[in-house]
Amino acid sequence: MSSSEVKSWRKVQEIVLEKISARQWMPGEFIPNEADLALELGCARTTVNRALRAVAETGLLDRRRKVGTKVTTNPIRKATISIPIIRQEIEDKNQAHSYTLIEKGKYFPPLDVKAQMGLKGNQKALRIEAVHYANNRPYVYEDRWINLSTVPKAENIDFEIENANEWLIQNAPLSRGNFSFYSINADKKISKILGTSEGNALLIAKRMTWNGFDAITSVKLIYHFGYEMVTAI
Amino acid sequence: MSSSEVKSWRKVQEIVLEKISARQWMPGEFIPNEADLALELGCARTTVNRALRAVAETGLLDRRRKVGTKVTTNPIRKATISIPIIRQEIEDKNQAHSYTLIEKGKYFPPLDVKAQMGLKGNQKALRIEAVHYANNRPYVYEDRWINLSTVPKAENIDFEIENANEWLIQNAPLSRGNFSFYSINADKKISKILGTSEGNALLIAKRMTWNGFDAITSVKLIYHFGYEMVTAI
DNA sequence: ATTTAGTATATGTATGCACATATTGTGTTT
DNA sequence: AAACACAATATGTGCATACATATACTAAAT
Repeated sequence: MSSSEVKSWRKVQEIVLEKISARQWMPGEFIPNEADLALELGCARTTVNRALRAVAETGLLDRRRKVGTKVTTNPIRKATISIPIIRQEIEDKNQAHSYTLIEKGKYFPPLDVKAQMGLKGNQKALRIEAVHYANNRPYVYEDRWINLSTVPKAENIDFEIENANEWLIQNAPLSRGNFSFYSINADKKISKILGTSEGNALLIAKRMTWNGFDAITSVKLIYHFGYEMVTAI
Repeated sequence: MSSSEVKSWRKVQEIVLEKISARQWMPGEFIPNEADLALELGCARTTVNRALRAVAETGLLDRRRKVGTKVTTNPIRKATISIPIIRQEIEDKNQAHSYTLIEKGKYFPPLDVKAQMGLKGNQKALRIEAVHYANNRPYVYEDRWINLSTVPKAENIDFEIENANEWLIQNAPLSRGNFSFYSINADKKISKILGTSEGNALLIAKRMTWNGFDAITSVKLIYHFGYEMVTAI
C-alpha cells in the first residue's frame, strides 16, 4: 500500500498522520513497532524513529520504551501559544506601538507574588506599571513585579524609555514559567487606564517566570475590552 | 572548557543553552558551525545537529542552510497549553462530573461559523448546547456546532447520554485547528445557566477543528465565574 | 504468596558516512 | 552592467550499525 518508494521522514510522518486521521490506527491502539514499520515502508528504523518522534511531539502519539507507541486517546491536547513581544504583536497588525510608564518603584509585593518569588518579609520587589498603545488606543495594561535579587540591574534601568517587557526578554536569561488566563470585570482604575467602561469583561494573561530556581518576574497583562488571543493547535 | 567528555545530545543542548544564557553567544550573533562545534565538544556532527535542532525548536536559535545558526534576537516564548477532556479535567480535581444537554437540533449557524465551515446558504448544522457540572455546580457551558457533511453520524447520537466533547474526540478524526481566548460579560441566559450574576466577566475558549479541509466542529466553552485556565511554558 | 533476579523487547541515542538542498558569493559571458 | 553558470558552504537528511535504557514478563528464591 503505502510502501511505494518512501524516503524522507516527512513522508513517513505524512503516512502516519494519514493512518491516524483515517482511523486505520484507532485511538488507544498500539501501532506497529519501529522495526516493522521501517520494513513495511522500506526505510531505515532511524527514519521511522524521526517521524514518530515528530508526531509524538504534537501529542498525537504516546511513546514509551519497551512498551511501544500508541495513538493518544484524546488528541486535541496541545495548543502551542506563542507569546510575542507586545510591541511586535502590535506592529504585526500594522499598528503603531507606543508605551507609557505609570509607576516604577520598590514595594512589598502582594502575598501570592511574594510566595511565588520566595521573598522574605522585609524584601521589596520592583513594581512596574505601564500601558502599551496600538495607534494611540490602549492595548494592554502591564502590571509587573521584578525580583531584584535575581535581576538587580533592573533597578537602574529607565523604563520610561525601554519597556520592561522587552528589556527582560533581552536581558534576563531563559527560564521556565507558568501561565494562566482568566477574566475580570474592569474596576474604576483599570477602566480609566484602558479607556473602557467599568464592569466590562477583560481578558488577563498572568505569567510567572523563573531562571532555574530563581524567580525573575511576575506579570499580569490586562488586555483592552474586546481583545481576543488567537493561537493554533 | 566545556569539551570534557560529552556524549549525549542533551548534554550538548545544555551547553548550548548555557552559552546563550551566559551571553557568551549574544543575541543576533552567529554561533560556530556544526562541524566545528562537534570537534570542540568531541562528538559527532549528528549529535550537535540534534541538539541545535532541539534548541531551535524552542525558538532560541535561528537556523538557515548555508547561512548558519544564530541566536534569536527576540525569542518568542512558547507556551504549550493542553486541552483536556472536560470530564477528565473535573475528575482530576477530585470532583464529580455531571452533564446536561440543553439543546440538540439542526439550525442555520451564525455567519462566522458558517463561513469557517464553508457551508452553503441552505445547509444546516447540528447545534449542541450543554452544561458540565463539577460537584453539581456549573463548570462550563458548551455551545457547539457540528458540521454534518463531515460527521453525519453525529445526528443520530444521543447526546443526553454521551457528551459531545468526548464523542467527537473519539469519533471524528482531526488534523488541525485553532484556538482563541477572550472574555465576555454574562448575559441573562448565560448567567442563569452558569448560576452567576449578570455582567460578571467570564472566560471563553473558542475552538475550531478541521480534518484536512473539512471543518468538523466549532465550539465555544464559557467557563464559570472565577475560572482560571492554567498552563506551563 | 512475596520478593528478587533475570531476560526479552521497543524505544532512545551515538556515530561515520554519503548525499541532498538552500543560499551566498564569485567569476564569466553577453 | 546585467545575466548566467558554477563552486563553495552550512544545514538537512538517510542509512547501517552498535549499544543504552526503561520496563513488562517470567522464573527462581525466599
